[in-house]
Amino acid sequence: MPELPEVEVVRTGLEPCLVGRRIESVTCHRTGLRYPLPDMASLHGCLITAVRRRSKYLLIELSDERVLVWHLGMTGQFHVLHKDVPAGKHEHVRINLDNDTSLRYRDARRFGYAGLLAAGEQATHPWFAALGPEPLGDAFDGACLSSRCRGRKAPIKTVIMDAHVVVGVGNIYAAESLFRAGIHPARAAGAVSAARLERLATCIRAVLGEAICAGGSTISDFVRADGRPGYFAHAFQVYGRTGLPCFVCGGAIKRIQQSGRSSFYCSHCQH
DNA sequence: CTGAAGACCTGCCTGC
DNA sequence: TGCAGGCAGGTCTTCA
Repeated sequence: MPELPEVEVVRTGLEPCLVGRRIESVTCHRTGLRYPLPDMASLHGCLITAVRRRSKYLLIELSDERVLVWHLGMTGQFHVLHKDVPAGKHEHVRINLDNDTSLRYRDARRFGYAGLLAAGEQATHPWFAALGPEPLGDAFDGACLSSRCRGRKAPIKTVIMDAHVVVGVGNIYAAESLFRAGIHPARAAGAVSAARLERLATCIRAVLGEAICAGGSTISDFVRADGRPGYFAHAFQVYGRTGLPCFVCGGAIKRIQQSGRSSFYCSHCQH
């Protein structure tokens, strides 16, 4: 289910387990996930030098300057386990390291995907070239959001979920951010005032930051690299709370469909 | 061009 | 108990 906070939590969990380790072998239990897997055998002998993140992509950097890029899709999980632990259900890839552990990739729905990029290729690769700013970085603020909402008739919720506008805001955190900012999810993005977009940008940053601190949100199957769950789901104000009372005004939380996805909001608190 | 909807794949929950 | 139907995190592609 990962949105940006979940991917960041996975990254911080993997970093100490992977950096400085050498890859001894790779086992793939299938040839592709959403797309065909890259040449995983070529990872043999590589040293892992860093584990970074851009948007919802995990970037595993290698000593030969290549980068193993991995997107978790909706149900992808990484675990670092002892090499003798047998493959679990839906384990598709296993990367054996030089300390008797192995990195396992599990993904029930197989919406995840991976790529192996050469040095310098990342900036121009289609997965990265058109991405908007990181929501927690310096480049994202109210002015940035305003400029990208100007003239747009699409609902504000679909605009903040558009990775060309800002990366990492998925269905859950879009709903939570809009609630906190008091903005109705169906309002046309171009019709939201600059002052309210400023507030929304602040709320997006706050919600994502708090979610990372809480270890992400565990909806159904998100777990961290060490198998522990995240705790941010306990802090949801609107997501998944259809019919339950709003914590602010007591009114019933509503659910609508937008672009085929569920949106949750309080009609009294959000306009 | 913009925005909406469909496709990808599996598991889980609900209701009959 | 069994089964059909609806629903789910993300992104890319297609269609109007």
